[in-house]
Amino acid sequence: MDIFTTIQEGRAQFSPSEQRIADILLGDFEFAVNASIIELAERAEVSPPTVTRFCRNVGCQSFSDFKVNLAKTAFIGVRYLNPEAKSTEPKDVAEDVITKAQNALFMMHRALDPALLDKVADRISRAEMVYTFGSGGNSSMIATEMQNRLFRLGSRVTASNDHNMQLMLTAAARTNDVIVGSSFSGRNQDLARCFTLARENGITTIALTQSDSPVARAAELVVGIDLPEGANIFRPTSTRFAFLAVVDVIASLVAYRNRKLSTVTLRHIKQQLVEHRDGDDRQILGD
Amino acid sequence: MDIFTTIQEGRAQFSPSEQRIADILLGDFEFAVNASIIELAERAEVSPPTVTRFCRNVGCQSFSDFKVNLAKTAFIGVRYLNPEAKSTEPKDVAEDVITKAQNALFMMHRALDPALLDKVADRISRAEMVYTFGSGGNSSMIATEMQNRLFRLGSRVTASNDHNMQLMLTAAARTNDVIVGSSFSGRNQDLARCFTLARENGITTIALTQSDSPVARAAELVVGIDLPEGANIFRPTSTRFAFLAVVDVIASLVAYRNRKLSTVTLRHIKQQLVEHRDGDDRQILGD
DNA sequence: GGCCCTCGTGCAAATTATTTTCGTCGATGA
DNA sequence: TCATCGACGAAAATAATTTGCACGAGGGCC
Repeated sequence: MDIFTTIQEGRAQFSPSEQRIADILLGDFEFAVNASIIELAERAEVSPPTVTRFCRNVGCQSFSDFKVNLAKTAFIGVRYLNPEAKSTEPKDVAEDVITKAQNALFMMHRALDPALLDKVADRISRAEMVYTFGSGGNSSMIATEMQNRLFRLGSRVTASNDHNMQLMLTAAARTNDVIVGSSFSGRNQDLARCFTLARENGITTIALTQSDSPVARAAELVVGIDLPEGANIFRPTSTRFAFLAVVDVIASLVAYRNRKLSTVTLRHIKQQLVEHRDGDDRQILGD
Repeated sequence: MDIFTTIQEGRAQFSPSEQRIADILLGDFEFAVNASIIELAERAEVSPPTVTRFCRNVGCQSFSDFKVNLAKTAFIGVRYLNPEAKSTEPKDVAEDVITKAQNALFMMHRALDPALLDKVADRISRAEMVYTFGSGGNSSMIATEMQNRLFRLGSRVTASNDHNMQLMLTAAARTNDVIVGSSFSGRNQDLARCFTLARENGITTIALTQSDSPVARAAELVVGIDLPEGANIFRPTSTRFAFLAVVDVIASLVAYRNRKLSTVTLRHIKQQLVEHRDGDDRQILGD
């Protein structure tokens, strides 16, 4: 667990003095990592010993250990405190996009449930056929990526972005098949319908979506991805990075489960690419 | 510039003692952020003042300032020193995927040229028609995403993953059109051919690819994305995250340049989605 | 060749920061 | 009302960091 989360979640059980310290840490992070214990104590209107005790309370050995921990986490985790980029200059826009993407990955990681992923990977690795569904641009990308990751591991898989097609595919699916559906909003009613139908037929359904949404409620296994979106309508959603990373994690776990099949399949693909391209076998699988 | 890079690149001009310090920092980062100045000095076989002077040299105010800076950077930038995940457990795999993705974003950001992006965005924003090309799975995603980002800003744009089609589209393109092509390996000869043809016809060509590759050489404007790939064949390439972020940056810059058109177009899209979906206008544009 | 300057370095002292100790205060409950 | 407990700060003790100074090696100039 990172220290930032520890402070956020533990805030309620701190003493009044410690809460004042916590508020400064959460509110003015830049100050906190650069301040000495005395400066921090003064600003929180407490004594230095109280700060030391606070550091011990949140699991650090000393104040400097605490500061290092804070700085480590913060590079990523804190940026959502500075909501928008400073300008529309390329430099600032780039920084904003990258920071938000890193932050989305960070937050997603924090909320991820490894046991669930294990289960998801298990079902996919044992599926006779995998269907990946997603529409609307963002989820289309995720569905396609899921196919792109899985076919090279030897899975039988097809992606679809088309609601009608998804419904037909679902109706045609059989017991040992698996449907993986993505919905950023969780409001894709057509996808929810597919999930409902599939479950009636005893087919495994896996959703990558917002927790506690219609799509989530319709699926059997739900990988919840709940991230705050920035207010800037001109910026693409950084949540895509989190979804993409989840796809990667799941695909990696499937690869390890079907290690032999994956290895053989990957080798076959690589062989064809090297022969057809330029013989450089260090290049990636698939341009 | 981050401190890690400063040390890496400045290493040659350090004095012998300072080089010893630098080597410890680069080699055993965990030790470095947790050590006191005395411990670090002992290990480098120098005196504490030398360490302080070193910190000043690399642009920090004091040793503690230096440690904070190091810790900030390191959470991201150092992971490529620990090449692979510890195990195939979901927890470790997830951490590995996320860290590598964050790292890819970090490294890409470091190498990004804002002036070039400005130029790229300018050309795209003024294009009468934009063609986005990419094949082979990864670049297909990038080409599709580029379309997906641009159309909602009012750009006229089409994506193609099909080599034959790309060639035909290129041949049919006119002077004020722009072709954006993605190639992770830089070895996509068909894409290079399109670029060459387009340049002969005076059409702007923009490549997202490895610097100094056949594709890069064929294009007019090259956004170079050069990242080391991990050795683990079971893991999807983390470079995708970097490419995707570049798409986002470019799209954002285009949005700001065509602010009026973007706003109107986005509003029209949102209106349709809200009416057709569930009236919740806080959800993202496109699921 | 010798002289002087510069740079890198360590030592020791001075300064500064952090931690520990100990005692007070106020709340709680018998 | 008084004992007890936890939170807290003052001051002392300790530890870490920085500064000032001096020494020695290497290089250029006379």
